[in-house]
Amino acid sequence: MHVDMNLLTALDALLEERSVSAAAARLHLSQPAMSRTLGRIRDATGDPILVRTGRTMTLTPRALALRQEVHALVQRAHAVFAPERALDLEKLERTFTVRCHDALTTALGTRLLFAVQEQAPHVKLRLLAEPAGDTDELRHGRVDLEIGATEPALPEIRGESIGEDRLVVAVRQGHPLARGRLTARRYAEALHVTVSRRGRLRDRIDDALESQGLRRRVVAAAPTTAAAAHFARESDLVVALPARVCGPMLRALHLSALPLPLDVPEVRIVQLWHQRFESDKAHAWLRGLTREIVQAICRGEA
DNA sequence: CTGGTTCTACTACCAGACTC
DNA sequence: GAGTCTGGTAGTAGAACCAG
Repeated sequence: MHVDMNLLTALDALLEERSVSAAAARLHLSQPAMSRTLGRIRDATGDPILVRTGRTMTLTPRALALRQEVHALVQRAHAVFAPERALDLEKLERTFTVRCHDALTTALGTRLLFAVQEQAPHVKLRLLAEPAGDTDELRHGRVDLEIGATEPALPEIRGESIGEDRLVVAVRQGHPLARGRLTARRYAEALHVTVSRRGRLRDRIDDALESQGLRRRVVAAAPTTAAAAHFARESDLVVALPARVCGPMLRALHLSALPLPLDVPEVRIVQLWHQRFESDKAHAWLRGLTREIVQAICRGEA
């Protein structure tokens, strides 16, 4: 039996995109050409693979079962045709799009830029802010690396925990909370700002307070840690921020960092990338740099 | 509810490349 | 040169969305 490897590549794109049009765009084909290829895949497998459900397409059980295996086969085939070459950072010309939580952009941005410039002078970084809603930009290749607190949500997204940070209470200098021991009750009585790009007025601190029978008054949600920190500097508002990551910003704004009088788990810092970059040496080099820098920040070496 | 618009997939038909 | 395969354009159909 003749096996067309191009069908395997097309099947991989179709299974991942769950859309004939998107798979066509990925493989630089026209949509009808991909539709015909899907037809050939259907003939070859004897399964519809993608079935129409309204405006979108849904994978059949057979397609779901094949997904991982097909992807692994395509990756291995690409590895065969892409001969092993050493990564030459001196000559590497590439632009990486990195999406970061705003506090992380501030904390690691300068060190990352210097490290990249020193090791790979022709590499450029495009640093993006986190969007308000969930997007598939890693999947669609519009973002190469994402660093934040979000765990991978899709099977094709790889994730790596690169650090942990504890929350502290940021207040202006001379704030009443800074005098005497900060108890959970005194903390709860203050006026609070949360940091949420989605505008959430509630976070895990509220859960921790409620477990002690306490409630706090959140007056606003700030879109970024920088905005929240400015609110705290210019008022009696208090905001909980990751200590190490926000350390330089807190110092620059002359904010005091008080220990959070609650039992709240540390904030995990995670980097995410699409599995197609798994064996990309340049991407792995960038991941290594961000990992080193974030780990140094979390050890307090910043 | 209805008709127009938009999105998505499919089919028909044609052209170019390749094989025998 | 005929046959086959693949991909292109043009057009069609089904479903969802939206304004009135």
